[in-house]
Formats: sequence, C-alpha cells, structure tokens
Amino acid sequence: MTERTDPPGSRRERPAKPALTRGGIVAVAVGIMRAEGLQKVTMRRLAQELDTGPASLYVYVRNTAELHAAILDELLATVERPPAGGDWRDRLERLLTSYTLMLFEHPGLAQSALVARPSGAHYLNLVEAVLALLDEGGVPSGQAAWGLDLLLQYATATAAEHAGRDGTPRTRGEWDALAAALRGASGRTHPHTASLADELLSGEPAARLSWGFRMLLNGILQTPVHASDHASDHTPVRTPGPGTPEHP
Amino acid sequence: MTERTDPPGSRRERPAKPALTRGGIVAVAVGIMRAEGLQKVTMRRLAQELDTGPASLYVYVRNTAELHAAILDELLATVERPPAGGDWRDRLERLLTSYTLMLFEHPGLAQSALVARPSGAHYLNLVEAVLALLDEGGVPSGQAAWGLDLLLQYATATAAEHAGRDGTPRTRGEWDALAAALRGASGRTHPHTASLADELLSGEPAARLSWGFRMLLNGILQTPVHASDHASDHTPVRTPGPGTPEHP
DNA sequence: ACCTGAACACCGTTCAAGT
DNA sequence: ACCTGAACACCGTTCAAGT
Repeated sequence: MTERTDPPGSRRERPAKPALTRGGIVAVAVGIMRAEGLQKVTMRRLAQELDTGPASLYVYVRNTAELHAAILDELLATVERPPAGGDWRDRLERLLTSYTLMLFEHPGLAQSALVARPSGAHYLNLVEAVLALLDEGGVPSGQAAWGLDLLLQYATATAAEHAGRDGTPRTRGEWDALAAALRGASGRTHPHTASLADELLSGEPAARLSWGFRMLLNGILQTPVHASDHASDHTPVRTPGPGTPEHP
Repeated sequence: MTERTDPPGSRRERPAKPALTRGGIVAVAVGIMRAEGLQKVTMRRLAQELDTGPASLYVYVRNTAELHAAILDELLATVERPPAGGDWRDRLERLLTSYTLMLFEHPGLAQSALVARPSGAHYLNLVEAVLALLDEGGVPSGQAAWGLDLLLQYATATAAEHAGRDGTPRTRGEWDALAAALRGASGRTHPHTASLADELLSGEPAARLSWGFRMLLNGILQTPVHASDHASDHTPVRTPGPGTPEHP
C-alpha cells in the first residue's frame, strides 16, 4: 500500500489513471475489487477514482449488472487450463475447479454472474475448453450442450453461496441455523432428515465440489436429450462408479 | 369487502395492521412482495407500512438477508407435494418442478436463497419430502444427502437466473449478447462452440429443466460418496470466507 | 455531438436518547 | 427494559444544461 505522498515537481495525477474508456473503467473496477472487494465497486466510487461524475460512466456501461459481467470476464482470463494428456474427466474437473476457486475469492461476482451472464472473450474461451473436453470424452453433442450450462451453473452457484459479505462471518449465523434445524428435526415428523442429518452436513467443501462435478459428468453421460431414446431414459443403474462412458 | 368507512367510535387504524412481531413483519413483507415485487420490500417500506421506524424492525429481524429467508420459508408452504403412488422419479421431478415454478415468480428471492438459505419449518418439510422420495428409490444415503443439495441448488439457481428485475425485459439484452457471442464464435478459434451454438441455445425452458432433474437423478444414482478412501483426500483447497463447516 | 453537475428517489444499519 | 427518531454513510440512474 503506497502512502499518499506528493512527489514534488511531478505533475501528479493518480498513478496510472486510465483513459475514460470501457476498458479503462473495467480495469479500475477490477483494481478496486481486488483491493477492497466487490461491494466497494460502485458507480460513484468508480467515477471518483476516474475524476468524473457517475453519469459519465453510463456512456460506456449500460448498468451495474453489465459492469459486473465485464469484470468477471476479465477474471476469467486467470482460470488455469490444464495441459492436454491424461484422463479427460480429470482435466475437466481441474478446469472447473480452477474456475470455481477463482469465484470463491469473489462470491459477490458469482452471485451477479448467475443473473447477468458474461459473454466476453474469456468466457467464450472457457465454454470452448469445456466443450472440447466433453467432445474428447465422446459425450453426444446435445448432452454436452445442455450439460455445459449445468456444469458452469453448479460452479457459479456454489461460489455464490459464499457471498453475503465479502469477508466477515455474518452468514455464519444462517448456516448454523440450518445445521441446528436439520439436527433438531424430529424423528417422528421428519424421519429421513433426522437420520441423515449428519450426512447432510458432512464433507469438506473440496470433497463435495469434486463429487458434484463427477456426479454431473455421470448424469450428463447417462441422460440423452432427445426423446427418441424413450425407454433408455429410465435405464436402471448399471455398473456403479465412474468410468462407464456410453456411446450414442 | 368492507369499504374504508370509519366505524364511529372505533379507533381506526390501517385495515388488518398486524402486531409488531416477527410473524407480523414477515406477513406484511409477503403481502408487499406479492403486490409489488421483492424490490419494494425494504426495511423502510416495511416500517412505514407498520407505522414505525426502520430501527424497530431490527428487534425482530437480524438483517435483510434473514428477512428474505423468512419470506421464502413462508412461500415454501405453497409448494405442491405430489400424492404417493406411481414412479418415484416422476413424483420427485414434479415436486422439484413445483418448487422451481414458485421461485420463477420471485426470482429475486431465489437469488437471496442461494446466499441466505432458509431453515424454517416449510423448508424442512421440503427437505424431508425429497429425502423420502430418494429413499423410496433406493438411493444410498450418502448420495441422497449430498444429492439433495444439488437438486435444490439447481432449482434455486435456475430461478435466480431470471432475476435482475422482477418483470421488465432488461436482462434480455444480456441474454441476446450471449446468444450473439455464441453464434458469432469463429470456427477457427472456437470450433466446438461454433458447431454447437444452436444446440447450446436450444430447448424450451421446461424441457431443459426436466432434463436437468433427470440428469441429476441419474448422476446421483451413479456416483457413490466414496467411503473407502479414508484419509487420502485432503486436497489443500482452502475455501476462504465464512460458511465452511469447520469446528473452532 | 459529447459529456456531466446536480438532482431524484431512494437504500441498510446504528446508536444515543427517550419512555 | 424496551423501543425508536434521527443520523450516518452511502446507493443507481436520469436529464437538463453546458461545452
């Protein structure tokens, strides 16, 4: 953190004040978010940082939702793409995990992303990478197309759940309330809940996330999109366990 | 319907003004939301409706997030539970669809629900109903416990995606931008995206929702929560922020 | 033509002071 | 002990008016 001293003699403006363009605005927004969290990224604060009035921003950005989407697209550039080679499932899980962990650092952004979906270049790259891996795994195109949405939605929603303040444990209360409610369920009125309470609350976040991805992959592989496969829609469980990719 | 005449001698107040209790506050909140949408349900408006100052509400409700959770729990009472008999999968899909459609009418609430999860009586009933159906279908308890979260999260997140204004098509722009981006993807840099663009955008919402539920069910049935792997799973993924169920 | 000051219409939450 | 007026510290967005 630099002290705000004035180097004498230099026509001093704020360091690296970007031009008032869409790109400049987004860049400053990312900076504020990295330093102080998304909730500090407001139109007014942004305008102040850029030495103008909030109204000026609306020349470049339609509204706050669009701004958030643009910020997210920027962050998407940091998602690690695992190198080719090895099991496509592992690579896909790694890619999606990297995406999720990025969002975990900015849960508020994840919350926005559910509503105002990004459509920038980096998002497109992510989509392409996921589709490429699904294709490599022989997932039929219809299932891949619809499954993509679910995979990204799961990652995004899971990150969004951690929002509700970008740092302070106030959401803690809500989670504890749910835990207490589940554990306090009466065996008479809620027998299944009561007997599964511990399992409902079990698991490291990382383990549940991984299970979720693998579960989704299995479901996607198993569930045809077209109604032509009427009967096989209710295919009973075959070999339990991952690793039974079925061909169309 | 009684006209708003003044019955002489009666101390006249707003019709049916509830007492200032938690229940009364939530009831008024639900009324405002039904009539004018969630975005009108603010602490200040609520206080005004109850002839008091906003500060008074904080005696009964911790914050806005908790208020939203309480409203949602109230609406959860309207979720239809399909009668017993018939295929458990169909009944489960019907139940989850009913939950989703309820949230579709209040997407903002769905958005809140992802962060501030409800833990009221009606939510518990929903959890119990889902677990009962999974049990009926012979889903192993571990998978049922973890799968429950995914099923409800999918429903909630899908409804939340429709938020961003409780009625007006301003989000339309975002969706169109995504559609344009996908269709405009270059076959050279994004071959999979380009060739799947139509399929990515295809499908009635109801069809995709139904596919999603069936896909999740298949995945849940197929993916064991590995118990054999005892201690080999401590992936060093640190989840920042509150909400991670760890002991102090 | 392009930009923006100032205003409009609100927010959630806290806390000192009243009863 | 319980409740709340008033204040604190902000918001997003619009539009008439300036350059």
